[in-house]
Amino acid sequence: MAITVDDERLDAMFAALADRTRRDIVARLSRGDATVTELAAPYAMSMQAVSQHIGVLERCGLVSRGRHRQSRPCRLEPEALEAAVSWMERSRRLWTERMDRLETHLAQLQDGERR
Amino acid sequence: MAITVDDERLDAMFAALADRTRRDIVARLSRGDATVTELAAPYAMSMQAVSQHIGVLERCGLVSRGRHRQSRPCRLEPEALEAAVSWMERSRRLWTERMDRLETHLAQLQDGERR
DNA sequence: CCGCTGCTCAAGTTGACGCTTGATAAAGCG
DNA sequence: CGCTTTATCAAGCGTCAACTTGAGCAGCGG
Repeated sequence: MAITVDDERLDAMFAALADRTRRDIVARLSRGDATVTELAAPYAMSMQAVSQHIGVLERCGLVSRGRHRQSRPCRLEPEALEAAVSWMERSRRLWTERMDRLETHLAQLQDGERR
Repeated sequence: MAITVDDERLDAMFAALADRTRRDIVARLSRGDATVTELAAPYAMSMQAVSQHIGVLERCGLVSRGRHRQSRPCRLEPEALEAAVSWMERSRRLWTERMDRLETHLAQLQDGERR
């Protein structure tokens, strides 16, 4: 089933975004590509740790790493966010549709009473 | 700083949605309110576990629990999704804006060459 | 009042995660 | 060729999250 695959993708995506260091990395990459050392600079943690964070983002498809001389430039892949966004909007849509149906139903009931 | 508060909220939100059981619960609640026992029925785990999952969803503002007789009806609070959705769309917007600037820049360069 | 249902609380286990340090690789530079 | 830079791999450690079981509590029904 495609549903299960999607589930795994969403698991990885949301889990990746559940860490503020990784969200910060994504935010900074949305401003432009950067190397691991550049990305690691602001944080009070080792470059290895940052590299691991980037690995998580890469595994869920949010970031891709290239090669240029000794450095590995990181680039954001924003289409990957679609999966997560569309999941959320589906839930929201279903809920509002349900509320709309409920409203029209109540309106009909009131109509019936009035007659 | 408001940024930090938002960060905590996003931490909780994304972490909550990183579990497929919880996403499933959200999806089912988007179709209509339900009690804990009803929500727990489809899963091969104890009701306590499901109650804990609902607790996670409640703590990040996605779900609210009321009281009716012995049961605790759960309701989705879809506005809470806004925080997460808008974070994602901000990243995506920044990235596409950057790409647009890059394109126009390249176009200008080509213009210069052509003359 | 007693027992049942619906649910939460508390404690314990197990596995995963975030980060560390140390070792390794690969590409420039003296 | 050694030395530095840039980055990954690997092992270990502490913490947290997802379950479990067992107990406790509030409403309802005999």
